[in-house]
Amino acid sequence: MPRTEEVKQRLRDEQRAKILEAAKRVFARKGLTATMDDIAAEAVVSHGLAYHYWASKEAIVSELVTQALRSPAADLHPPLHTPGTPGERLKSLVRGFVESRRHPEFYLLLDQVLRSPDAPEELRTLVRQRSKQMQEGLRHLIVEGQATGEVAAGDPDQLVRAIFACGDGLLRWAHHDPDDFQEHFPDADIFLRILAPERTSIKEEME
Amino acid sequence: MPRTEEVKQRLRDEQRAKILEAAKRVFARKGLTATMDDIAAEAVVSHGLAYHYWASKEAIVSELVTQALRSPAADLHPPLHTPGTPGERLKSLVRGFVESRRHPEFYLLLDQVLRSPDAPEELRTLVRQRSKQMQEGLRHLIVEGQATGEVAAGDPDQLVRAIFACGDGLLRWAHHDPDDFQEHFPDADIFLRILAPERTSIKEEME
Amino acid sequence: MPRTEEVKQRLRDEQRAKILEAAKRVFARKGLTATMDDIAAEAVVSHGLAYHYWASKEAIVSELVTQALRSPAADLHPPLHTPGTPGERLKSLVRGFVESRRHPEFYLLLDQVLRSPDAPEELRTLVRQRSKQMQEGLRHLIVEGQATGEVAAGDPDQLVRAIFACGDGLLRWAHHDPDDFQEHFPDADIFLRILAPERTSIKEEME
Amino acid sequence: MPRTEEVKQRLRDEQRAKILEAAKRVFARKGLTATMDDIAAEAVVSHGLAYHYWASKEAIVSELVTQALRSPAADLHPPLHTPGTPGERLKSLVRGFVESRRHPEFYLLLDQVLRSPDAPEELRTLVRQRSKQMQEGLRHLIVEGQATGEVAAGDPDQLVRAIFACGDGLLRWAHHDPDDFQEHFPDADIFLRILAPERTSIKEEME
DNA sequence: AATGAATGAGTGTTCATTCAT
DNA sequence: TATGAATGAACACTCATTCAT
Repeated sequence: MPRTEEVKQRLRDEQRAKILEAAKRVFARKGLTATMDDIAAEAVVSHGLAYHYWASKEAIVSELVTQALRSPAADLHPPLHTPGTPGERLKSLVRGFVESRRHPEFYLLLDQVLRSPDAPEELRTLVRQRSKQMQEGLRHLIVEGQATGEVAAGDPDQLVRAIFACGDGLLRWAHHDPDDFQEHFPDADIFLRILAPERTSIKEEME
Repeated sequence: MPRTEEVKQRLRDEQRAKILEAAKRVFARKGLTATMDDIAAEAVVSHGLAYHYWASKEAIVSELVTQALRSPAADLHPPLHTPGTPGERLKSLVRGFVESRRHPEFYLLLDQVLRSPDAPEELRTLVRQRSKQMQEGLRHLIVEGQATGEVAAGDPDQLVRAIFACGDGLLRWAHHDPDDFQEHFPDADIFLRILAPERTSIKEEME
Repeated sequence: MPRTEEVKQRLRDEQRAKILEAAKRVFARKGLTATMDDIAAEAVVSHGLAYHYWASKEAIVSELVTQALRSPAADLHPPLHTPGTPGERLKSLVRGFVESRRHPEFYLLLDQVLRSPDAPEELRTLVRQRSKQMQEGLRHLIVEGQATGEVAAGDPDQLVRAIFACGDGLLRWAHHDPDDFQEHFPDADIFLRILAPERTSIKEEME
Repeated sequence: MPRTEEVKQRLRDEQRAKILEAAKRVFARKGLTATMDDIAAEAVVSHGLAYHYWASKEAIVSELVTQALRSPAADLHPPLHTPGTPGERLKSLVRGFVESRRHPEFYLLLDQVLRSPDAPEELRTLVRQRSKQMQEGLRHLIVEGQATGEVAAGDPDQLVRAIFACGDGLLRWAHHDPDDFQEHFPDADIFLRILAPERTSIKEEME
């Protein structure tokens, strides 16, 4: 009866996942100070069960952070190592970001970890590093884009920060007021204007 | 010599202000869950003293929110009722915002009140209303700007949200990593490109 | 074997009862200002456990008051709706009271709730009403007794108050100095003399 | 200018007395857990001033207890060493007691000290001793009265306790509900029936 | 003499965590 | 596996007490 084992394992995994998803939602909603009881209530289990799967609340956060850092939204490869001009790759990066507004929970979690001075330093470092990496990836793309003329001239560091800040704000607002943002979420194009080079007039072009 | 009374009153006011400022910083750093001991430690007083000046932690938050809503950064009059074209007024509004990055604490406080499901509903309503007002003011300006051609065409609601989100993200980042953002804070111009109409070429203009 | 559930429930009820009894004793001894730690120590549990069973200290007081008002000592039916002459019923009422000296805790609790200006108004009202009811019941009995000549003539309100005050004092003393009062607790007869009509002499009777 | 000193001293004494009276009222109303601020508010002074006159809250309680033990209501001499039959002296003792209902604060204070396990042991002992003395004085009177036939036969200890309990209850009720008890306070006669010997009929007397 | 700013121990309550079942 | 009873550290708030003015 090796099936039994498999079934058990599957049930086990499902429970873990259920609690983890509940934790993700609750943290997004209430911040890292959400209680174990909040999580258990959201998952409709007893808080004791969470301790069956994880050693502590911090361990749950840690696993969620790890998941978040592995999720496609936090993945640098596509935009960086995809064929196409820098401008095209920036476009698809921003579009991906705009799309991730449908599941902002991971983003909010990383944000909370980064900004809670009381979060475990190890996790904060992890998130900080990833954030830095993404900034650098974006910066690289921008510099390339400036070379091809697809991106506005100017301090690339400022452009990176502008893009990041804008994305940050959008995801947070999208989570906080989903109805409002469902309707009026800015198109990726609006967003991309931050990077848009000035449309040179024919006259200027000719000079 | 009624000076004595005056001096006492001044000392009193200074202490109040000292604690209030400490609370502002601590809330910005740790969120509304910062403890009274956090605040007291930041102000280098005992927590008991805070209760000499305020009835509760909530009263401190409340006073800070009231201050924040009165602060120039949250004031709609200048941008809305100033002479100049809509585009010029938008520019000065955004510049004011960019400038307020030097004191992002108030902004963060309002943000936290708005996003903490446990914050007193009365305060949340207050902040929500103000936020709505600002969005509407900005929307008005944008619609006007679209009429004069100073602002890009498109759904004004999306533009409002893009601007707000961007500002939100920038202030939060500026607070979280002041050194980084001191150096590379995006110019207002970058920011304003979100609203920028496409520079029409002479040729198009002529058509 | 659904026994397990039953056993658990029983243990749970026992713990609740244990803490409740401890609270009753401690309140009787120290007043309503007795601390949660006092209660927990008396019950030999942690204070946290009390919060597992009740939402607050007030909830414990409230449950105790409810119990007290349901207890036989606070029940008016027997004396009021029992067969017998008013004098006989008064006698049994007073005897019941004298008997309740063995468990004066409930009485003391009600007394404390009634006299603590800080006790929850809802409870105070409840106790006050019951107190009034008992006075009225007793008054009724006294008036009846005066009609039959079993009770001394005079203002029935004064008699009621005299009886109540006497009972109040006796229970409080019995609780405070149990040894002393075990030995010398006044017989119901002594008590009842307050109501006793003067034994008319034969001579007077003849007149 | 020795007048100045005198005036100062008088003012000083008045302040002391004012605070002390305030404390007496507040303790009677709220119990020994009344705060220094309660007292100061009742006396319309700052709490700091109380510390100018006494070293601690306990010192105030202590002085009040001392006063109470010196007050005529707590004085045994008149009833014990006055001319008259025991019955007459008992009557005047009870009448004095009934009269003291107009100022029950002292009585309540002594009661509270006696019953608060946290009150300073020294004070409790003092009050306990006095209470014992009064019981013994009363007992003596009762035994004498039994000898003269002015007091009912029976265990004198029970009679003492009945009288004390009754007085205790009456003073407490008189303080708690002054309006009610102003009107319906039992006459001393009712009270004294506890001690009343059965009116023997002439016939019995003759036997 | 008088005030009230300032402190810190103590109280009601919450919550992460452990553990027996 | 799953529950929830049980614990104790931490937090908001109170209050006796000290002390500078």
